[in-house]
Order: sequence, then C-alpha cells, then structure tokens
Amino acid sequence: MARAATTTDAFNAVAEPRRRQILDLLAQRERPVNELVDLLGLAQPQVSKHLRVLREVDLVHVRDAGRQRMYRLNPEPLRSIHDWLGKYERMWNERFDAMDTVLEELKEEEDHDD
Amino acid sequence: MARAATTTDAFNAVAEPRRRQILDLLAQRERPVNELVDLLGLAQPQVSKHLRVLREVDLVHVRDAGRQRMYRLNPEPLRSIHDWLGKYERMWNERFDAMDTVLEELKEEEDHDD
DNA sequence: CCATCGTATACCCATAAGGGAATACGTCAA
DNA sequence: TTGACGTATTCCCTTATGGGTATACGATGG
Repeated sequence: MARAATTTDAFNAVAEPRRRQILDLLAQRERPVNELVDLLGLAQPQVSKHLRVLREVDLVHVRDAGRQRMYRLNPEPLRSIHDWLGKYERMWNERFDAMDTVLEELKEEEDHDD
Repeated sequence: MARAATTTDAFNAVAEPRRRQILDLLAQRERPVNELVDLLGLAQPQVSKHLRVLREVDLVHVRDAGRQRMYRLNPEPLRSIHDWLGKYERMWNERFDAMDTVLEELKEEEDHDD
C-alpha cells in the first residue's frame, strides 16, 4: 500500500507546507484563486490543485462570484488535530519535578541514548 | 517533485495513523518494540520502520536495554503543530456575533456554495 | 562459540504525490 | 457571437510511501 491520500483527512492535507500557507492566507479573509496565486508565487494549476485537496477535506468553502471563485477558510477540521494534540499538550507544559528530570538525564547518558 | 518525505517534519510524520497510534501508546509509558508490535497488531518490520521515521523527526528517543530497545515519547516536536494551530483555535472557539453568522449562511445559500 | 531472541535493513510492489505544461470550460464584455 | 479572463482538469515524470517477506545484526544464555 502507498502513503494515504492527502485527501484522507486534515492531518494529511495539512502536511503540505503550501496548503498551510493557503490556509494562513485564507485565515485573514476570503480570497479568489488568482490572489492566492500572486501571494504564493506558485503556478495557477498547482494552486487550484491544492485548493481541491483542501476542499475535499472541507478545510475551505468556495463561493462563485462571477468568473471568480472565492475561497473561504473552514477551520473546523483542524479541530480534530488540535484534539489529538490535546493529550500531549500537558506533557510539554507540565513542570516535571526536578527529581524525575535529573534521573532521566542521567539514564540517557549512561545508556548512550540517541 | 514528489510529496515531501515523511521525515521532513512532525506534520508529515504524524499524518500516518499508525504513527499516531504509536505515539499514543508511548504517551503512557516507555515501551520496547515487541510490545508495540503486539499492541498494534502490525508486523515487526513495519513497526521498526515507523519508529525510524519518528526517530528522525525526534518524536521518540531510544534507549538500549540489553537486546531490547526502549522507545520513549518526546512530545516537543508536536509543539510546532500546536503552535501553528494556535492562530485557528480562536476561530472555532470564538463566538461570532449572530449577525455575521446569519449573513454568512444566507450568502452561502444564494451563491449555491458547496 | 552457538542458537535464539529482539530489532533493523534490504527488496519488491502498487500507488499517488506535486510540479510543469497544455488545454478544457464557464462567464463576462464588446 | 466572439474573445479574453479566471479557474479546473489532464498528462507526464520523478520520487518515496507503506506493507509484505526475507534476511542481517547485536546481545544474551548455555
């Protein structure tokens, strides 16, 4: 089996930097394709393709405006990612007590942990 | 160009469900490979391969313990994902005022938004 | 020193990615 | 109607995934 399709879920869709850029731009306001093309410095077809992926995972909504297509962000699917991260968030925020930390570090050294 | 390597960053590494499962299991405690194999119901080589990816993006640390290799979670890289999501979090939490919401919905209908 | 355990690597395969380039399609202006 | 504009789709190509299977490798127990 090959790698899961980028359209499988938000996780896969968002793994691509360009698509994250697009979302970042749409986070500010609704935009037509050409505007994204200009801002990204990418060829129009690739932008359309990225938008297709984002559409398929429902991260963006489209609205016809004459011959233009206005793309708008739909942050909802990102929530699933955020939810998954939830259980880890405390791990990097939480202040582990000094004892454990020191023991961890010592252990790593003597075991040549990489 | 092909898709970015899974080892490019945490985003790509975590896009694979199996790898998320592995992280979930390691979130509980440090574990040797075989234990993960049993818990995941995957073949040992695939588990080792997934662990390799996770190692390369520094999401896990290894420690030699005799003939076993104990894998431990390192949540740090997940932070970059969390940080990126930060700017969107308010969008799905924030209470948009009723007016905007209604206008949005009406607009979608008349434009046959998909 | 040898056999075995626990893991990692090497191969083979089918699948699809993302960029480039050409082209199809719908809408609007003249 | 025609032509230009804005966008989507198609095709080509290179690359690497992830699973399957076989095998290599280091450590341990006899």
